[in-house]
Amino acid sequence: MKDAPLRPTDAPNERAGVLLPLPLAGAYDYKLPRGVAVRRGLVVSAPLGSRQSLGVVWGKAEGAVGDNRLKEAVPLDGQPVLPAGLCDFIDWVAQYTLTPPGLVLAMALRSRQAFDAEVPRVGYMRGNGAPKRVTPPRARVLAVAADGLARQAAQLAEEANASPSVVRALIDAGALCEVELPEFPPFQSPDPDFSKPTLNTEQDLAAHLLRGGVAGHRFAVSLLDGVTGSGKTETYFEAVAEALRREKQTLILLPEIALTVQFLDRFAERFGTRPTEWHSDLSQKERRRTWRAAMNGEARVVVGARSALFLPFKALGLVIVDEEHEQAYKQEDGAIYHARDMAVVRGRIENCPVVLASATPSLETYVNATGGRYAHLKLHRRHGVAVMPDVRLIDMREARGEPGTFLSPPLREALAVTLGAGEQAMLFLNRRGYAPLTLCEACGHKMVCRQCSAWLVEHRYRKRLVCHHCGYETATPPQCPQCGEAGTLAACGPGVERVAEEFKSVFPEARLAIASSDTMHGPAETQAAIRAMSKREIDVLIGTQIVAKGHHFPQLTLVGVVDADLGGSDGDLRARERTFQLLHQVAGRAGRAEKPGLVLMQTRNPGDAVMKALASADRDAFYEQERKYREVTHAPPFGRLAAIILSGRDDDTVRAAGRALAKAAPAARGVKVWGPTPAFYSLLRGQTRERLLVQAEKYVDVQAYLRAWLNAATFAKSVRLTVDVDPVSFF
DNA sequence: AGCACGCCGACT
DNA sequence: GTCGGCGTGCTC
Repeated sequence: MKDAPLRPTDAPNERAGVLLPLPLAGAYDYKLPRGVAVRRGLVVSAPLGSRQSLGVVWGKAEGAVGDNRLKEAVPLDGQPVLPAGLCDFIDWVAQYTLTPPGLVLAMALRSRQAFDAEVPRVGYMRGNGAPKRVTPPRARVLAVAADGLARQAAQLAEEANASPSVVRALIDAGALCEVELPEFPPFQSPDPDFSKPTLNTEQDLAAHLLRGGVAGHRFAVSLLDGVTGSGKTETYFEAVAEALRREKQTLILLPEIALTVQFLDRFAERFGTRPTEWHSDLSQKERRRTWRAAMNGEARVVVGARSALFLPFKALGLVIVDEEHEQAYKQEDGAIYHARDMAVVRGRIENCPVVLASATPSLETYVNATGGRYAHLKLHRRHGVAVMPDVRLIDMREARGEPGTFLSPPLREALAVTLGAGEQAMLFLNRRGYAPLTLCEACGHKMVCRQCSAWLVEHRYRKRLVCHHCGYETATPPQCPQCGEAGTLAACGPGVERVAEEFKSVFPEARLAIASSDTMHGPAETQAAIRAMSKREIDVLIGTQIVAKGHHFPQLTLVGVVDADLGGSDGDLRARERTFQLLHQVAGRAGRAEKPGLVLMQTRNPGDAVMKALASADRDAFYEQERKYREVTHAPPFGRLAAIILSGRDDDTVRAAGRALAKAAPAARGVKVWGPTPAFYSLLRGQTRERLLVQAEKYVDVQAYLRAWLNAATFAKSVRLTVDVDPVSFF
């Protein structure tokens, strides 16, 4: 016997805790309509103040609010429900990063109108009617429409170089008629067997293990550890193929910069169609479509930047984090999280394998892989005949040229030889602009940003001083603003522009391009420079880190690193690791084809472990040394860190808040609190910043400690507090 | 995040 | 005298 369907009056209103996509401490209580049961993930429209907000039923009501104040939250049409895995993931991220759960939910609901009804796209084509008068603009519109194709009104106006009102008038006159434009074509399903690659034995073994992991559908993490050019992508594509065969979805995370057409095309060559993309510059429509396709399973493989982690996958079966060591995975504003670490968490929650790929893994991942927590899949062999380049150090304490020059005699000599042989060279310096510091030789005044405490970087081509932190810029003044002397401002240190100038003075006949984010306006120009280099239209490429990765230049045989020590001495825990990774990557540009490559690194510390490891091509020597160092200092991953940043407009208030917070820090075993100290850039965008650092032993529950502490502490509410668990940057 | 309420400057 | 600037606070 079956119960009669509930009549509305039979059921009581259930009370639910509803999470709103706002930075609130927790869920708000609402009543649900009669007959609607509390179901975690149910998407509702909830009245909030004077408006309606999207919300998600998170659990039972907390009961802190009286019945009389309870409003009713109504499920959206079709009663959409967020996948359980996503809800659990949101909770996990919120608790780990000490971010309000609503803020994390907001990241998952990035496509604000994800649930709005599809607005049909209407277009117009030539109709039967005729306008009373045919003015010249009207004639142009009709001429465009003469081909019988349907276009949107705005597009029609644009193509005919007429105003939208002209189009409007023609529609009213019946000269154009409305038709419904087809929706987006459905997402193509990638074909796992479209074009199978030939793998070498190493790749084949790794692919076999990864496929097995996908087939087993169990959480496990693998490090796919292969030198540049060893075919990591092809190898993990085999795991993607397996997920496709098993009707599971795959998420491939890439650093934003690596999300290129080349990658999508490479995917298409293997699978017959491009994957579904997710990144910051999708249109609203594309966002909504992709978000829904993730939720209904139509999007089989999503390739995206870190925010793709928060998509509502219906049946996630594989997560891949390519270039897992990239710092770009760390989200630094809003909710602060590390996408690589959270990818591992998502995999655990979804109970699916996670693959981390890199040629220079993060130390954390290296330790996990060599310690047996992660499977360690190594690819040693470079494609074809290419061998690793010969890396040599130039000791700048001995080999310096004249003052004010930055290319040492040995580097100049090598450049001359390379260019003489008709081969290409690259000069690398991770510093934009002409000079990082402008100093008055008369009074010692340094040109600094008024909003930040950073030096203003001279950009000589544009005749401007620029703050690389807040974007402030000003014309380079003719005299010192401090002492008023004219002609005393001197450029100190090199930027790429200055190196290019010096290079030109030595090799006036060489063809040269500068590649930095200032000289390249967008990816198109960068591509153009890269193409010019590939086609040998230029002899030397001088660039910042945008030239460091991913490009194959067969004729490039010499790489000069202008300042290998850059960024090595700022007290940052990860500075050595980053320097190593970057320089290793730069070195990998040389000698990618038959011709062997030479890499010359100018350094003042040739005895440093980073330099020695690079010169001896012994990568693991560096990692082992770094592991020991971290181990004895109880630094991550052998200990835990969390940073607290206080910021505000008034520096006295911020400093007072810092002292109050430090005083309120509870004593606990295995926990040390450092600070407050002014943050590295103590002034950023006009805000004073103070930092405290929590250093804890591995066994400490840092989140619990922080929660207890921050709940107890009181300070001025005009001061903003940000917690950065597992900080990677120390600015 | 919105949207209110609330106290100080230039204008119909 | 008001209109309006955005600082602070609240939303079940």
